[in-house]
Amino acid sequence: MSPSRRPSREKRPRPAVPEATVARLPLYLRVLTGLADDGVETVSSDTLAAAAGVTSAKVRKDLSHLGSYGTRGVGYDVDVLLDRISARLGLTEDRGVMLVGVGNLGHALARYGGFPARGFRIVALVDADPARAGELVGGVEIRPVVELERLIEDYQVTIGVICTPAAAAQQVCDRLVAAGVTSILNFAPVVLSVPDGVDVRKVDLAVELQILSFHEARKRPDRSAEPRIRPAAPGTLPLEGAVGALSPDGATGSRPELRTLATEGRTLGIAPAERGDAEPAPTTAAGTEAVMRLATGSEGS
Amino acid sequence: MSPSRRPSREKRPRPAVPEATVARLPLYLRVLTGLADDGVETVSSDTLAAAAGVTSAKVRKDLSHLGSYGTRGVGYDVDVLLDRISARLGLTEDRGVMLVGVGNLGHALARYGGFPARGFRIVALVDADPARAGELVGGVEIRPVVELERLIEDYQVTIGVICTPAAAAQQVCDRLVAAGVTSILNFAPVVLSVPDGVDVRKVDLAVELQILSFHEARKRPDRSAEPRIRPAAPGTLPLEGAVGALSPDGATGSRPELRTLATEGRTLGIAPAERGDAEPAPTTAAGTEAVMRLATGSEGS
DNA sequence: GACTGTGAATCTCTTCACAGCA
DNA sequence: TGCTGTGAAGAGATTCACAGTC
Repeated sequence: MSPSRRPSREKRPRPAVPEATVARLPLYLRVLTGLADDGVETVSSDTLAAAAGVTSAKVRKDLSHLGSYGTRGVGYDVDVLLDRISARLGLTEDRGVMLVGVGNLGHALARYGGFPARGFRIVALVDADPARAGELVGGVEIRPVVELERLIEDYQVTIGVICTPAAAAQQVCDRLVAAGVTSILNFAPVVLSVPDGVDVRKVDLAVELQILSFHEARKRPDRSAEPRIRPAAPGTLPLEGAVGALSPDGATGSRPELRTLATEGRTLGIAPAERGDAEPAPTTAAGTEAVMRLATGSEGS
Repeated sequence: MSPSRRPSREKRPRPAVPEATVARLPLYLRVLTGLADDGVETVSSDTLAAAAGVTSAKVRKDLSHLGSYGTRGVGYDVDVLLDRISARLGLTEDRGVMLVGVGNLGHALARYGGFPARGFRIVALVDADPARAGELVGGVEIRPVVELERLIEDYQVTIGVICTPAAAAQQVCDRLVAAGVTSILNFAPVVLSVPDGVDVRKVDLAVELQILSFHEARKRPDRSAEPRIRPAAPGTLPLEGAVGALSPDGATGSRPELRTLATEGRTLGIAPAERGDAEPAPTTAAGTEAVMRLATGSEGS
């Protein structure tokens, strides 16, 4: 078969919304929902742009991909846009989501109350630890992993969220896919391999922090090199080098004129979580070798 | 100094690593760490690419931005790359991170044991609910929000993670910035406005799901409209095209030939999660109202 | 006058393909 | 021969700027 990946087949029946636009639609949707709640009936691309933190040109171009739903000289009808965007995102029929791995993070996600309102419902929770079966989290009962296939079938799940330790992720992914899931949100620190037709999005908090760190490094060349001006410190800061008094000028960072709506870094990311209690140092801590060591969970299936 | 932001102004002192590359460096870092652990000493761009789920051309171009650390005909020295990438990401000096809003998500993040290994340490936890002060999470004590400024000063925090409800996010952000934080990871569903020089990255799980939903919608036009053809077949996949049931062997799902390494949706990711005990419920659960409400933190001041 | 929709210019990222070196 | 490093081509995404419509 044609090995083409995402862009589906080999034809392009629809105008095809650019990926970059797709990534912003949820943002507009959120803003529009807020506006609708406030009773606002129309918005201009400028207003919407400001609220979403993007440029108005982007908003207009993005929306034009959905069709011409605006009125020149006036703006866009909030309800119409909400409708069109929701439709395009496929949120009209709420999709069932299965979450695998109810650890720290999985637990937090399962309890996140914002999903239903955003069009999703976690209909099934699965965990490898049989002892947890029966436990209720966010109103949904945790089921043993053996029931994974049956649950997907029963609830017609098409989206799976993997919150398992890295070691179990690929295996879980395989089962999800084999059972019919075609979209996966992966929180495990591994690159999942999936057959064509299956979409995977990855979220990694540590990566987000590292990207921020990169920019930090540019802003403050190297604090550890400078002499630390730290007198006696209260807390138990286990910090080693660090410290380089930054200009405490800071002042009140509330000056609209001075700020720019934070341009979305790139996309998402979200969270990780690790075992239960005091997480001991990573196993092979021995090595004095620097920086990394993926503290991927433990546990297999 | 010139307040130029990211794309710098009119000068370009450094070769400047492209943003897209910066976003992938953490990914390479993770793979390399794994290789180093396995005792591997050199990698070719092909191998690294496969493990990271990107193309080899990308790997080469990305790495070339860090300098020429490879050897033609041989490959790259794993340790050298680890060193160079860590340095470029500013991970050599571990940065203190403050997390604000210890609700569901914040709790999960605070307990995530993978950060230290990735170069970060949560040195301070702050929550608006004074009743929680003193509580230990992941080995760090929760402090009342009034101490935010002092803690940032004491621990020389430069990166802040916001896990508060949407309503409190901007306020918290302002305080973080005023106190000297220059990088923020925002989990609240709002667009934060910050002054120039401050970087913000946003993470929104619902958005990730919505993006997946968009692709789902393309794959399966509209289930609710069609009559469900659900017989009762076990391994039946309701998929239209694609996905030839992979061996449900579940074994070590590793069949490169049949799969494609999941192309990163956009950013990267990581994040495992493991068990943990029951978490306290977020305080303000009340509102049934619409769309947002980051169920994370517990109330904003 | 206000604001959308969109071609064209620009910029960024990716992919190609190959010269050059071990 | 094997693999890096990179110029050049190609693909996307963003920005510009303005014609078109209410």
